[in-house]
Amino acid sequence: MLISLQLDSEVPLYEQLRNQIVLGIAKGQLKPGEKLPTVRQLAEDLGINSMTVNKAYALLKQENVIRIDRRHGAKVNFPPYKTADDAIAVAELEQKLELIIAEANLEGIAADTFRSICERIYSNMTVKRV
Amino acid sequence: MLISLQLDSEVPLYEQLRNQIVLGIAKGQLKPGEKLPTVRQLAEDLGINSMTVNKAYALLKQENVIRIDRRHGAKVNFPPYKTADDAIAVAELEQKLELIIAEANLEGIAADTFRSICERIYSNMTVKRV
Amino acid sequence: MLISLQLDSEVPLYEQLRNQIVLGIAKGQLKPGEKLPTVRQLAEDLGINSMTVNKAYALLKQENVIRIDRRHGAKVNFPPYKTADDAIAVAELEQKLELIIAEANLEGIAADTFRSICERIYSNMTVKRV
Amino acid sequence: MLISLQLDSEVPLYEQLRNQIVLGIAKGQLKPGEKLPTVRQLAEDLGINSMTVNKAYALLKQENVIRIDRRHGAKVNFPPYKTADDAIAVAELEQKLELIIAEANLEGIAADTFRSICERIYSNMTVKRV
DNA sequence: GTGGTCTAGACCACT
DNA sequence: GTGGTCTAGACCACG
Repeated sequence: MLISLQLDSEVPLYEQLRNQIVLGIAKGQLKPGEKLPTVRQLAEDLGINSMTVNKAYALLKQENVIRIDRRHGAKVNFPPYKTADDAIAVAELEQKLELIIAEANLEGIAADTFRSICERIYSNMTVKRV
Repeated sequence: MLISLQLDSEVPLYEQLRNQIVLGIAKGQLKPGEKLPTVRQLAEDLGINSMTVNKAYALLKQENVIRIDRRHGAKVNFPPYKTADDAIAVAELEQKLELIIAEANLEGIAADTFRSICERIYSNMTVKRV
Repeated sequence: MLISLQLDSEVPLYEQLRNQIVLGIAKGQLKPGEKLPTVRQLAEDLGINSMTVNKAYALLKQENVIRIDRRHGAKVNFPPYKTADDAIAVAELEQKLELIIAEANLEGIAADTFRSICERIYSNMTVKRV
Repeated sequence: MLISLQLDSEVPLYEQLRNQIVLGIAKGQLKPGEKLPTVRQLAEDLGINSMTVNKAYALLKQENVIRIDRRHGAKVNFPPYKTADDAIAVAELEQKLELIIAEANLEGIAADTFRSICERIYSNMTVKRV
């Protein structure tokens, strides 16, 4: 799986890394149960500090996306990664979407364009929940 | 129009303010051509520093959402607020959506739930582009 | 409020710091709404690195014990600091207590001694829930 | 007696193992004088490194919970496993309890709930010291 | 060799 | 001046 970081982005490196791993899992490039690179290895590959990778892993662990086994390093957990409350997860999703749709709308992107983008994205996700 | 800020949020105040104004326009609570409060007034109403409001207005101006007339204060522009290139806008949208859909997917939110949330949001937007 | 860290303890510094703050709140030495020292200030006072204090604060923030306001630094939240599920909190408490009671038992500490210790501790807590 | 280890726990394996044995004794599943499995046997049963079991046994031996006889393997000692000083044991217990009670308190767990949990645990301990 | 912790010093965004 | 982020390099506990 390919990971590319933008060093000049406003998004912190550890968050970019977390996002790419989440995307990788959703797209099937990282399979549940699969072993992630070690902190040091990944840090070296990406040319960043190991504490930064550490922070990304700690975040993913807290989100229940990966588990850290003292013996074998980090492994991908099996979804779904339930949050405390489903209703809360949906509410947060709705809030994020509301802003994104508002922006898309004001930029002149048609609702149908938006819908087809969503469908295209869904068709690339391996963990489908119709 | 009601604006509420979360002082302990990770989202910067000026960005929260910008987001709420964008949402207000998309939902029709702020009409194109309408005058916005002065920087000083809004800062006082919200109990925040006027520099923060200034920063939000500057951001909105740069995004072509409002125009600032020295004599008449800030006014809402008429959408669509075209970005430099439509393709870029769509690509950015797609990237944001990809992450959000990946997260929703891994949290166990079904695609149909996602779609219905989108439709509900669209039905509350006044500037519709079917 | 007095904070003392043991540099040679097995408990990480950031966790010791977190524990002392939690204790301080429960004992009423830190009141809800009260402002905590800045990260740098506390780090200097304790003679430790500011990242360590940062980590303690981040942990407390995640546990909903404090909130971090970009303008005024960290403040103590109002208890109770609900966890996701009350039943889970009780189960975790029970597991911790089981081990402690087992150890006390095997060390020859009588149940009544244990009970009176508990009562003495409770009498020093300001946030009482009889 | 059943021993289950969490490989992804933050508690070291050897400490989990030690805790479970202590619990087993307090609950009467392991009787004083009873023979423990050999290091090698237990390691194989649990699927972990024998060094880990060794470390747990060494810890228990140091705590005077078990004795290790080269001919007969490890055996459970008869409680109480006196520490150097009773006052020290009580002081340590008090410190642990103080933090746990503070946390329970701030989580909104009532003192009576706490007390009844303690009583329930005590009723499951075979080595009672009223 | 693994992750976890800590340090000293730096830069940045926000207010 | 605040917290947040990142680096380079170090030590430790665990297995």
